Amino acid sequence: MAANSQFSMAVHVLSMLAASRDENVKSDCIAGSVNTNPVVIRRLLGQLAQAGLVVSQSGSNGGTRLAKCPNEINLADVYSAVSCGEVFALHAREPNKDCPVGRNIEAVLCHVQKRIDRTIAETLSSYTLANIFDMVEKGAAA
Amino acid sequence: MAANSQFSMAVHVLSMLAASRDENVKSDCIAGSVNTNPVVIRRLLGQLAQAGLVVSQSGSNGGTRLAKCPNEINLADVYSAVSCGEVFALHAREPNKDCPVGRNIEAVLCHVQKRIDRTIAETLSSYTLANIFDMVEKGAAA
DNA sequence: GACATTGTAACTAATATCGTTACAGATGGC
DNA sequence: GCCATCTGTAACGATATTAGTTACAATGTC
Repeated sequence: MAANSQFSMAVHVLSMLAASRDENVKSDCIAGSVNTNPVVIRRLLGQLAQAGLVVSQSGSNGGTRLAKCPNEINLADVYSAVSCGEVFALHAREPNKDCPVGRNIEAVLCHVQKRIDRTIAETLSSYTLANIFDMVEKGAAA
Repeated sequence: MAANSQFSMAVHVLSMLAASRDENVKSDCIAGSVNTNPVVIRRLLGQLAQAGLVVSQSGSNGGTRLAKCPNEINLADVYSAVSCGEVFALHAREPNKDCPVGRNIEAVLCHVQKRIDRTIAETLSSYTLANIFDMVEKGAAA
């Protein structure tokens, strides 16, 4: 249970909210579709709310709905909202600074990492929630 | 100790091998620079050997060296050699197929995931080991 | 044959993610 | 005002992954 499925869950959740535009959806209902516990959903919704993608209401008739139109939300927003870790981690233990390679490798890797993060953000930002919801409705990806 | 630093280690290791071109390097020596245990290095070298990036020799005077020139190895090769997990995981538990969204979301996410994998591979393949070693020698990234 | 080195299995420790229970706080209907 | 319903969040446990470590067989050099 190590890999991070928060992004997948987030896209799933947002698609459901997109399906019930302007109507509060309860965490119980979402949990039923994602097949998990409502608390897991509420935790996730908290992150999405902080990022300004959704708004929640407590109380009776409470629930959550999108804070923007589906075409104003792109997957890069979602990705950064759930703060997935980096694609690869830098060294766990600091390399040996007495070695010419050990001394400089971290800076180089850091540079590569930033480059990749940018690439991913660019790719993800080409998908809006509206696009995704379209694909989901049509039933096929591709 | 959760994030995957194998890619970082692999690049570090390969840079060291590039520095000692055509000369066997011992896992002990590499471990000294990476600041970890020789066994961890040998495990990693095993993966790199399977991918045809390095060759190892046992016995006295054994060790490991590059199997190709540094400019014939790119970071996409390295990335796939150490088989880092995907950038994001698909759903841990299967979504509810009775929900229109749950039924189709996985295919859509799978599509997005493949797209990202391709993007990452493209970006990484623009760096050769020779490039990386150059940066390491110059001391600065940028 | 002695010795150095790799390859690999087995175990431990640390950590992250997810699921679950529990409960306080908010909100609306009556 | 009271109650049912919902969110927000804390606390805990189960599970999985990663890395570090020890141990030892297999391999190759001298």
